[in-house]
Amino acid sequence: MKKKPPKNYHHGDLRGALIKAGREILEKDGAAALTLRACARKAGVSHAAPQHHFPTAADLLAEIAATGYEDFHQALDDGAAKEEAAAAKLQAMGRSYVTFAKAHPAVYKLMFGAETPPKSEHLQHAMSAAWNQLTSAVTAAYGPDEAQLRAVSTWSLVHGFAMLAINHRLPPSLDQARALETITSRL
Amino acid sequence: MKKKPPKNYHHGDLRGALIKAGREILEKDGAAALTLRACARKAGVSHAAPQHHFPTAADLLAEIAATGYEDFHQALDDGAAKEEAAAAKLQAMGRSYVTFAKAHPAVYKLMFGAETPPKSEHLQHAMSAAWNQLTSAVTAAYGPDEAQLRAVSTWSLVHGFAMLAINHRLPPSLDQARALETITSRL
DNA sequence: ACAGAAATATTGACAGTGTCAAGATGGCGA
DNA sequence: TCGCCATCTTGACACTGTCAATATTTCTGT
Repeated sequence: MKKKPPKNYHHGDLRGALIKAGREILEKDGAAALTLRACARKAGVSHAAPQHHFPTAADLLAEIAATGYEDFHQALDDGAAKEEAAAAKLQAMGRSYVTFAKAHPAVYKLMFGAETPPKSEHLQHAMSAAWNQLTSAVTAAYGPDEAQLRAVSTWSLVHGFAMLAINHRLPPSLDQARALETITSRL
Repeated sequence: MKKKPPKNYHHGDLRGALIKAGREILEKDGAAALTLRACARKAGVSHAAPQHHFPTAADLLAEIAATGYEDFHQALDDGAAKEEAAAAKLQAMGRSYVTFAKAHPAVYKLMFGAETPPKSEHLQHAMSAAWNQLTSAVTAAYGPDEAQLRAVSTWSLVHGFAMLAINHRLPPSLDQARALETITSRL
């Protein structure tokens, strides 16, 4: 009977509440509003309470990003499940990828930005899970030959398009839906 | 006696000095250190002086990003100039693109992030210039047919790889130089 | 069962930030 | 020459993240 996860203390589950609050703030008001004190307010605790659960603000961001990766992973799986053939699965994943990024731009940017500590265990795990997911799909579609290089190309193409789109770096005249079709057809 | 900084109450070119200072801070200490007050200190003026040249902090960031686009444009031109054939020029641009992003990650992220006001005239111009540069190279290499869609694919691929690389989202086991070759060969 | 230990939360402080409002300064045209 | 006015300074305000000290609740050993 050593220690168990802090579940029944003062707040109950402040750690989880802070992550959830942060996620909601991020979705609703964007990255600029995502603040330690704002999370604390939303969770109904004092401004320094998070300190005991997240040594620094970046640690909370990392945890929020990790939950983003989990949703992301699920979205890609759901997309792939709609298709039968392996190549079609990969393309469907590409579409789901961009759809997710456009639906949750702030979370997506946090996930793929570098303002998060690379030490986070949870984040590291979520990242490599997403990576394995892609590599598996690539291998299923095209065989194990140079799978890593192919996976990097695939990821780069889709990630680049998603980033350019959500950061408004694509020409306004571009038909993004058609561009997405062109891109996924190249996977 | 040297306590007499030549009473430049009026700086002369504070606007330009602030942009330059910001660029240097960005290159040397990263985005987190890029602060209005830090730029003012580096330019030797008081903390509120920038107010008259940049209504808000984001306006200064936009101007710094615009200078980044200018260097970027030049780097791509220099890369392309080393090759003769149009297709080889395009691939050389791709290599220069990634090289620039890796050499100036903070500036690059600022250029392609969305934390900058889309109203900036200078920034808008620099962005569309870069876009035209790419579209021209694509057209020269593959003809005007669907040039825009092809340009978007090209940009997405290279931008995605650059972003993943500088944000440490690529597997450590990956040979990035080889991956870059694979990617440019797909342009 | 109960006191002490450990975990959790609060309060208050500090340095740093962007922005605003008022005043000081000095270049430049009438 | 004189006065305008863009420019710069000073000072303030409401924020932010982080730290230290204190208070409060839960856990644990006996």
